[in-house]
Amino acid sequence: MTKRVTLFTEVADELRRRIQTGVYSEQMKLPSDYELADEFGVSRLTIRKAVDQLISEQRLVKHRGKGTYVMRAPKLYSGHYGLTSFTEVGEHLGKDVQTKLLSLKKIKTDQVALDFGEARELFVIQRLRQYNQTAMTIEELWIPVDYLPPTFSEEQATHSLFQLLEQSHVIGYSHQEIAAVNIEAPYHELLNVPLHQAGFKMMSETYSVDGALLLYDCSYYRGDEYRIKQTLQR
Amino acid sequence: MTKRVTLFTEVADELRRRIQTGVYSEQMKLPSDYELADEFGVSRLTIRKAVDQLISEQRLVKHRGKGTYVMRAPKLYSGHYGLTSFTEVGEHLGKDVQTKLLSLKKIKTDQVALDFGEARELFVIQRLRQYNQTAMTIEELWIPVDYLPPTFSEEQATHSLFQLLEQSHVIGYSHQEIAAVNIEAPYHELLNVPLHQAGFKMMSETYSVDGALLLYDCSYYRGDEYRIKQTLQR
DNA sequence: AAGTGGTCTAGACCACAAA
DNA sequence: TTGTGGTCTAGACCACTTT
Repeated sequence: MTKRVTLFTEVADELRRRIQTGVYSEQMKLPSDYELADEFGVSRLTIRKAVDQLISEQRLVKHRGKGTYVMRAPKLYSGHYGLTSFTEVGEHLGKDVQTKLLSLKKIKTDQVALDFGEARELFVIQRLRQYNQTAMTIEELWIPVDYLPPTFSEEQATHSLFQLLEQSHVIGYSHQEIAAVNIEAPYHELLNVPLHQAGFKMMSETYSVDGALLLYDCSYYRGDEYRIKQTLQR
Repeated sequence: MTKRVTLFTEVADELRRRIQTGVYSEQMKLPSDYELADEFGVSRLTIRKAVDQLISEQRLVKHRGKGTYVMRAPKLYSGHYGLTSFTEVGEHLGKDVQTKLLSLKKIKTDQVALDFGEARELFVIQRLRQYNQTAMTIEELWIPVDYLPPTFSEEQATHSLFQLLEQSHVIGYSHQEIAAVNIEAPYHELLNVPLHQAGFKMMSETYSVDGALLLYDCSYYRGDEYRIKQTLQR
């Protein structure tokens, strides 16, 4: 019992803490692998895994022969407090997020061009998501009826479908494609934006590890509220 | 001499070849770490690094206790043969790519809000990039005069500034922020698109490993020619 | 020459999944 | 119970960067 954490996670947590509290400040060079391994009393590989983790979190950078450095934060400030990236949209499940069901129907899988395998019937769920009373996105989701609990209801259709899915399936990966589009009728009214205003159209397919298509999602995001942020290395 | 490759890279190359030739087909389960280590005559850690590499390339997925699987390719087909993502824009340096210099001037660093450190003067380069005679993007770049060779000319301003930069600096990382915007005057004329058509606006800051700001980039991409594609795992 | 990250091994034990 | 991925060690040698 007690906590179920790995050694390298604990090391990573401590390094992250040092970065946040300024023990290791921006642009500063960290002690070497060897020194850290010594200090923490773990093997060098464990240090390297912890550092790799912080690199994937975009807090550190390293370069052969030079050392490991604390990454500088982006200086770009979009005036709005918009969401950071589509990957993080799911994290804003706070109390100010509302979901309104626009439509819920069943269709046969042979009516769509997507390969849902054995599944015969799909739910097609259209819903509007709001944040602080402001319409943010319109989502349209396709999901096999059998992948949701038999008790699935309209009420549940306003909550996280990912969580429902995960009760019976292990989610492996999602392919996403994002386009810049003009928001036209009838979407502009639902999103409460001027006709033709620019927005993001995101299409994604979610698969289980062994490649079964679990969910298809086609959504529109207000361009004035969302930004995509990412960091590229090397 | 001869090739300068690592063991795990060679293993990764062979695994990639097997995936491409169908020895390991889509959705198929690979042999276990142990079996592969045995077959290749290397340690298990080396196999794991090779597999990690292919996972980061989005060719494999794995799950504890279950196994490693070949990832399914995305089924989304944007009708156009547009560029895959901003990360790959630089790879299309084929013969059909043209760059036209729109303007080139020098300014003092104290005229901008960006922290270029010691640098006093910046080049501001505005250029238009075309692919197959079609205008694709408008770029505006800020870069310290000292970071480019003293021989820097207008002719060179139409080629890869990254390559020029790399002659004297090691590039560490770039922060990017992407917005969906309406293309307005005068950009719509340069890009040859209707007024108000949706497009991407991308702002990026490129840093060296030790956190010196090397380059700032603000670009507009035609929404009808570009898509952002990405794959999320777990 | 010294410092620091990159690769590699051989073997051990743990944790989750499926038979 | 068996298979398979996840973590961890201790030590060795290589390659790039800086002194």
